[in-house]
Amino acid sequence: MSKTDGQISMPVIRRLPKYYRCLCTLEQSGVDKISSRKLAEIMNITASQVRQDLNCFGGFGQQGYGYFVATLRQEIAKLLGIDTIKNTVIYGIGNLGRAVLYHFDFEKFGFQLKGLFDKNPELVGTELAGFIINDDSKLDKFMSENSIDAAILCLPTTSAGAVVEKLYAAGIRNFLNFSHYDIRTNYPDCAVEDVHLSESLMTLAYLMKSKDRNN
Amino acid sequence: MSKTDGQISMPVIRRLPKYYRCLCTLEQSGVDKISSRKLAEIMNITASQVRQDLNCFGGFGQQGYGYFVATLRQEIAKLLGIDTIKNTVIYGIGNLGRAVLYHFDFEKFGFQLKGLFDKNPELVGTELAGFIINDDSKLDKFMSENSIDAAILCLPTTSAGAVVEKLYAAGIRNFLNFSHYDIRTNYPDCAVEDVHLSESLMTLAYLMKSKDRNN
DNA sequence: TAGATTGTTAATCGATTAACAATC
DNA sequence: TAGATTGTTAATCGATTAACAATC
Repeated sequence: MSKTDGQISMPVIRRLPKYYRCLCTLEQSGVDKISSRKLAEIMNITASQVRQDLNCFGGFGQQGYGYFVATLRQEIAKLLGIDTIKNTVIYGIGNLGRAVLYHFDFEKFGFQLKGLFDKNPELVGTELAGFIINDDSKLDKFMSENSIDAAILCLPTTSAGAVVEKLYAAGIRNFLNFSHYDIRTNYPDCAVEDVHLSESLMTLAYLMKSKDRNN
Repeated sequence: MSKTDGQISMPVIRRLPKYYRCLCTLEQSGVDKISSRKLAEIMNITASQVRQDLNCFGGFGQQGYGYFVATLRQEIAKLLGIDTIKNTVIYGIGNLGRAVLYHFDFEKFGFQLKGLFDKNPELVGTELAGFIINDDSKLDKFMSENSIDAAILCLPTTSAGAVVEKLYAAGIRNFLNFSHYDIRTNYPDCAVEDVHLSESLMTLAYLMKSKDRNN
């Protein structure tokens, strides 16, 4: 389906979720076709960029007409891979892990939560959101029995290294990483998406400062 | 102090927190000087980029020697504005708000938490982490009395619009935004840092898929 | 002084935007 | 057919990298 299976650039990849979200909203509002011009306007980007981005993957539009919202939304879902099921565990059930557990729309993006892990003995064995919290002793057995695809790491940086080592040994190669532990450098064959909340705080601090200076 | 007060590009701004974090680690390990070459190696970027980035703001290095770790760390802290106090509230005390409350190192980056807000009557009046949860009726008075600088929005997108309107009216111009409500478009004079966790999930899905395809 | 490494200018690379022929 | 809008190529813009003179 895709024009080039050649590498898609990160800027393009990072815009795909934005297209997806926008198209979901449009579809829900009952819009059934849209031009690159209008889509671009909504998303605050250029129409050229919309067409350029979409054509990395194939011609989804109708010349002289535009794009079918529902079709395009589905195509992008396929491109993103959010239409297939990815069995997932959360490792680290502190406040962050709990927020992730309750706040994330896992299923909406194909992530199926299969289990919770923590090494705090006070948590292990207790139930949360229908899951019994496991400890490391269950790791290997659990991962293979449930064919786990991805782990969400809600850990402090200090303990992340040891945990990743175990998860990697148990076959996990895909991580959503909230810690500052650098998975990619140590395990180059993993898919890693980092979420660095502290960097967001620092960036906000910078933006506040520079805005104030300009006024 | 800065060479040009001209606009610093977003890529550079987003690297500043990474430099800061790296320098903190180095300082804690007792390293007192570092060359652009070594710093670049640790951060997986080029030495050229390190020097180019730092020189957006001024000459922090010693020719023929390198950079003093402690000094550079402090300079970047100043650039980021994390060395000054920013009075902050959290609006939305669900799971996400709680995770933010307990998980974030606010003080480390100069954000001083001053209060919690929510409109759920069951939460309002209860105490959390030493703060009584307020409702909107206290908003105006609270914001001016405590000279609040920034709000962290831990809300669903549907309720974010109305809340931002109230916060804006109460004088708030700086937001860390976990919702998909587009603050910037509606209030262009605000400093906004968006954290879109659902986009991280989708990006991970894409990376998993494209990795698998290449193997 | 010689060696090292910065600050800075120039060259390259990649991403965004503009333009337009193809076509519905 | 005429009008609209895509797909795609070419032009522009900006960011990264390389090179080197300045200097500690």
